[in-house]
Amino acid sequence: MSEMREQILDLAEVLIRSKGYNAFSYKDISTPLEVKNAAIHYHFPTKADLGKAIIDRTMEKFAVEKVNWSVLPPLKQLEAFIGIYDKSYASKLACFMGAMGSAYETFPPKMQESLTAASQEIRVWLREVFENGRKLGNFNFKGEASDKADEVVSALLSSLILSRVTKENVLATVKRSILENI
Amino acid sequence: MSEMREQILDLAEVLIRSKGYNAFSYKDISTPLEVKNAAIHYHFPTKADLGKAIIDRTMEKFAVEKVNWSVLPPLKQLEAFIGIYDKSYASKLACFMGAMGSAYETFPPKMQESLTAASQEIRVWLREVFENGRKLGNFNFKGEASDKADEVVSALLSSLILSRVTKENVLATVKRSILENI
DNA sequence: GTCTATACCTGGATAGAC
DNA sequence: GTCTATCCAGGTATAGAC
Repeated sequence: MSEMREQILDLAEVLIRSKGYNAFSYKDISTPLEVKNAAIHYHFPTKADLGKAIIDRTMEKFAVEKVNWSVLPPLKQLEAFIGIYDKSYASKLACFMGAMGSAYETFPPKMQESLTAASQEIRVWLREVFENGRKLGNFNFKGEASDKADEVVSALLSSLILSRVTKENVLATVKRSILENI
Repeated sequence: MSEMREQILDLAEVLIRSKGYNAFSYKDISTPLEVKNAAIHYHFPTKADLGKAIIDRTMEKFAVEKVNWSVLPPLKQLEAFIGIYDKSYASKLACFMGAMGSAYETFPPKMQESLTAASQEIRVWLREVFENGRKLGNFNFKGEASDKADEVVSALLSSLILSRVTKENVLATVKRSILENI
């Protein structure tokens, strides 16, 4: 990975998670990096290449974190996962899946496939956290672990969007409700 | 309200809730209505005028529904609210707030103000439903009613986005988890 | 209220020089 | 690997005729 390539990805990720995939342009990346539009196209020929690279990089990072977290008890794993949203909130960004998912219908097939695979990976991991938490007697929620996992990841995802719209800290209220009712 | 104006709003709403605000154009509206681009500009001079009209119309409809639902017990009110998401799922659309909220940062001030006001109206209403539900002994969730209300509305909002991305019925799993843990 | 025509701009993308 | 130059498509918006 070249330095430039990483810088482009860093900037693109911020742009996607603030304005959305369909509201940023190559110029938004090239100007701050003080290069020309064409230089970005050298690294990522099409916008879809750039979008897919963002998805793939995010999942590579998540794979590493999963391993790091695997030694923790379920509640700590959940808290570590929630930490992703804390960081997003602090930097005033939407989460990766919220920003990407809401533009899903406008993506070319390759990006859609990558994002669908990513969403399933996250879902499966979180479902296992909830299954283990219940098995170990740490969690007392009712119903299926997979249902509860879907509810929690959904609530966290939107809480960042709603925090921006309402201008209040909806992430904080959602977190409280999740942890009170686990 | 002229017939044409309503047809434009109907189409624009579908477009926003499928592709997103920044991924549709006046042409996407004028072509199916078999008029020219300029005819849409007559009714809504700028795209922001159109966007704001969509927000305002949605809130007018919600105000009517609130009144209709006001005679129902809290659980039925919650179920009626969830019915909005059932309808969205059936028509393969994101919900209004999910589609609009994820593009919030790209909106001009007037649209942002309208959307912020809309989000607070929905939040306040749902908080009251949860407060009443607990007061009447119908709901047994832990923690603050306002926290639980935020969690539920957040979970519902994203469940539609995640349903598209995962290609599974995440709305169904989220609904089960909400109603099991109420 | 809708049309034609058009103006202006931005965005994505490529060719070929350095 | 980045540049200049350029192309084309599309999107927003307006003027003026009907």
